[in-house]
Amino acid sequence: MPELPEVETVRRTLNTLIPGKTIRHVTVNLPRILQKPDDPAVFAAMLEGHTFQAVERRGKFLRLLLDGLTLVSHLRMEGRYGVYRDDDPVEAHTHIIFHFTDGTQLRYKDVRQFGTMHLFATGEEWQDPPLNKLGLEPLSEEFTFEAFLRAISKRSTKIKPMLLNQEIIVGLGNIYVDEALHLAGIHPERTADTLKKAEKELLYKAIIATLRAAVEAGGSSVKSYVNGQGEMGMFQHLLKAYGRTGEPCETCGRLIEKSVVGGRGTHICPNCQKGPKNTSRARALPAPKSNAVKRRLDGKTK
DNA sequence: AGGGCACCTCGGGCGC
DNA sequence: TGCGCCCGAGGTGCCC
Repeated sequence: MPELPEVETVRRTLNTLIPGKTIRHVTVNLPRILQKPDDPAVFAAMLEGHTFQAVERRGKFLRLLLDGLTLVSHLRMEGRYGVYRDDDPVEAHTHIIFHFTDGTQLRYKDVRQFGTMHLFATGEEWQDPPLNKLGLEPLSEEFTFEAFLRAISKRSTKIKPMLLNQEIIVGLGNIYVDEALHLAGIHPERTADTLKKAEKELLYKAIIATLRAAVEAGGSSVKSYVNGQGEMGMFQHLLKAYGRTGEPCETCGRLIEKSVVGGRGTHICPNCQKGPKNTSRARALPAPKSNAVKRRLDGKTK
C-alpha cells in the first residue's frame, strides 16, 4: 500500500520531526521486524546514544540517517511511524519504540508485521540487500526516457509485473501501476517488446505524471498518519482506475473492469486499454484515444 | 524466468 | 438478525 508517494510523504513528515533527537533506549516487541542485526539486544545497543540527522528515501525504502548509522526501513503493507510523548498510551501493534532523551518517542506500528529494518554503518547499506539491486528512481534525473527504454528493452514479460519489479524501476506498487497504465492507455498484459516507441513514451510520461501528482497530493490515504496528525493523502480521490471497478472511465465512459494480472488485482478501462489480442483494432482506431491521452498527459506534466 | 505461494492480520461478505 | 467462517487485500522473498 505505501508506494513511492506515500513513503515520500512519510519521509517529509519524519524529516520535520526527528532530526536532532538522540536515542536513549530502544524497545523491540517484535524481533521479526529486525533483519540486520536480527538480535534485538545488539540492534538496541548499536543505536543507543546516536542522534537522527535526516530521513531520505530510495524507492519504497526509508533511510533514517543517524550519526554514523543508517536505518533502512520498509513499511511493506501497513507499517507506520509516529512521534509520541513518553506517557502517550501505546497503541496495539506497536513493535519498535525508539525512546529519545527529550521525553518523546518514535514508534513503529505494523498490523501485518510485514515491515523490515536493516541497520548499517552509513555508506555500507548500498552494497547489501535490500538496497543493492534496486532499479531506476522515477522522480530523479537518472530516469530519462533513454534509461527507461534500456531498462524495459528486450523483455517479453507482461508490462504490469515488469513495472512492479523493483529491480527495474523502484517505487511503483499495485495502485500507481494501474493508474500509470490507464493514463498511458496501455493494457497491463501487453509485453514490453510489443510496445511501439510512441507507447513507451506515453508510459514513461504517465509514470512520472502519476507519481508526481500523487506526491503533490500527499499520497493516497491508507488511513496512515504520523504523530496523530490525521489522514495522510488526498490522491485516493484522484484515482482513475484503481478501486473503481464498475464505475465509468472518466475518458470514455466504459465501465472499469477488474481482473487478475500476475497475481495482482488489476483495474482497466477495456476501451482505453486494448488487450494484447486486439491491439490491431486499437491501431486501426487510434485517433480519439491518443488525443485524449495526450491531453491528459500534457495537463499533468506541465 | 516467471508463476505461485507464504508471510500476517483484519474486516467484509456470505452462508446458515 | 446475528454469528462465525473464509477469503481478499498487497510488497516482497523464496521455491520450484
